Amino acid sequence: MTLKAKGRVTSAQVARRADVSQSAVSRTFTPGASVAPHTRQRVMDAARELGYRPNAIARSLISGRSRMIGLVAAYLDNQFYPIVLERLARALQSRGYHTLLFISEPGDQDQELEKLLAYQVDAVVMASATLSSALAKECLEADIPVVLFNRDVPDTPASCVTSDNLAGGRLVADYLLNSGHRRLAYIAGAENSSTNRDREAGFIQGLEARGISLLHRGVGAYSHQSAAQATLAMMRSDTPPDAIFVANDHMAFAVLDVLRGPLGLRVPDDISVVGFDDVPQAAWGAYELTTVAQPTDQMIEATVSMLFNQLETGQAESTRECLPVRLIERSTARIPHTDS
Amino acid sequence: MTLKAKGRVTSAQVARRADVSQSAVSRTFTPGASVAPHTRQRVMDAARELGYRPNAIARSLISGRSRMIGLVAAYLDNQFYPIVLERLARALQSRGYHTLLFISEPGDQDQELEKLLAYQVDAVVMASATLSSALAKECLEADIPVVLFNRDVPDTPASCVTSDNLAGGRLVADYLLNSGHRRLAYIAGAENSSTNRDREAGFIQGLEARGISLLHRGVGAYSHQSAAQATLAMMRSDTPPDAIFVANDHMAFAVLDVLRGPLGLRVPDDISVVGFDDVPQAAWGAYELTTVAQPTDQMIEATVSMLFNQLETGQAESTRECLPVRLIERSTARIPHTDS
DNA sequence: TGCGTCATTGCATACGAATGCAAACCTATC
DNA sequence: GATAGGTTTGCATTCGTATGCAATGACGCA
Repeated sequence: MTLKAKGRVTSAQVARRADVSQSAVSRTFTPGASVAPHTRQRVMDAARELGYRPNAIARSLISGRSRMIGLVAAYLDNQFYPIVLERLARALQSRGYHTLLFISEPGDQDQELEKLLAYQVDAVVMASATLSSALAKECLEADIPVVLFNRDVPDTPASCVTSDNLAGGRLVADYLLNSGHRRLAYIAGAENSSTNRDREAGFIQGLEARGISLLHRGVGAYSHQSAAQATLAMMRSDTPPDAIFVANDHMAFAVLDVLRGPLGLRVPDDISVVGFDDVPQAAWGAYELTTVAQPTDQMIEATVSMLFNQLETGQAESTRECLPVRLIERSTARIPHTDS
Repeated sequence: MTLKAKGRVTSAQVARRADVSQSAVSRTFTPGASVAPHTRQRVMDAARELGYRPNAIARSLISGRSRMIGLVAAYLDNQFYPIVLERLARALQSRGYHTLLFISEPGDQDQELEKLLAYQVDAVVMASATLSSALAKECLEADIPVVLFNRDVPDTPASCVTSDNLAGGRLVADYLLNSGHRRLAYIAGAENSSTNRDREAGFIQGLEARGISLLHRGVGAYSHQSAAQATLAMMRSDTPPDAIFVANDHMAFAVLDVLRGPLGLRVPDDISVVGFDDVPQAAWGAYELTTVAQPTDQMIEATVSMLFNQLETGQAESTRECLPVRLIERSTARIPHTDS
């Protein structure tokens, strides 16, 4: 029955056809508004016949809420983020919100992020890049909640959701020491990231608590290729390590490839490798990567509930949540000997 | 210098402060509008002092263009899509457009997609799910260009960008036959997808052209796990294949894992495997997957230029583009013997 | 019958910016 | 100094919907 819908169909047109006022149409599509069943039905019919659909843009303008969440991301080649992206978007969708995506370019962080605010997003989730504290402040001044996902910036007024990277690092240190390794290496992620900072600090702390110091440190900057190069460099040194803790799984795969391929080593017989994140591939047969699992679902849940709390109360008060991690034993690291 | 910006700052406030009309403010932020340098400067100063930022929502309402592109996706665990997503979003961003993300749920495809139109997106890209032809028609009636990315639906009025999946399938058939395989198997993706349809058809055609028929057919539905099960099933049959063509890389990894792990086979000595897509992981050491490469960048470029053509001309005429693929020889398939 | 109560409804306005139109201004030229 | 040409500028209106307010109607109770 859809009549020709030339251009847009407005609530006024529907009103005319249903012989009611534009207000009645608006109220019909506003949950909880006062409309008589009879009227509602007439409006619904007219709407269907004309192919009417409320204009979310106009609605946003007047209500002051766009029901859009700005999501800033990068590194989509690291499996961790696409999965977060998908689940987060899904969670938002199920609550009537939608995701406006911003890929943060290396250079003009703020430049591009300004547009975020122009679009009147109701909140911002920073899923990988860090935003300048200037911009964070700007968001909060505009009463836009900001959640840093998987980033913990100490002096920021934004909220943070992270897993316990520090504890994760310690866990790995203990695990590797317990299984008899003594020549430990670390391959770092991006130097300016809080994840790297904490994972590394935890690892070092764990080692020092047992009187061991780090033998090698390479920098992979969360890139596959750089991690491979860093691995090659340290393995060709005079004192190659007997275990490598890699700041994330994405790089750990590169490390394993280099160890097994060009270097012809057996893992974990010749050398152990432990990653961080527990992305799906870590469980795949080719890698079977021993790694520290982040509680992805809980992190997303925390993010969403934080967001909606702030949206509903109107309070943009900063919260931080740090969720527990656990070590997943697979087969790239020697298993500690237990007494039992 | 930013003064307290309680709530939103509007162009009217800036106008008052700069002692000009609201129109002047608007024109200052409209590229190409007529404003005297002197006035522009005053406005810019006032804007900076107040922390003014044009409201994209209001702008969309009056201009009728939201500068948002609706992107519908799913399967973000298959590497192919996150990469497309990132590059596409980046390409759009660089042209002043932004990406509104929709994760298509299995059940209520149209239900959710209705919202796409409510948000007044200027165009729609379907990156994985197929939309009902009813909805496609609805979009085009509303003059919203629709591009099906990596999907080719024959009877749809939407535009399509694909790679030559048919030729890709044939390529694989020839390659495997040339290297002496005769017991060929195929592991299908989602049965209702055009990619699977064409890759399979091409493969079968290629075999039949040489008088060979398919020995086994399993269905992986583009899922890691299902592909693994399908592989196990066919390998345990009385007549295991000597080569498997897998409908995409994501499943091919599962196939390789099963063959090498539980089944203890050597690839390609005992059996060959060929994938499709050439995602980054295919090149990684642990897999070294022989596969058919889709020209991702070209596909994205085609999508974007198609989109903007239609946006600029206002014509929503349906185009289709089918880009060439090529076989990437790595080490999971025996290399054909050449005479040279 | 009359009055109070409550649910519906329409009117008018607001949201924030863009733009056609005409007024105002400036500059140059004769 | 007057006029023509062009550039700036402001006024008023517009986009499509939500909502406060007042008016209308319906209903029940005394």
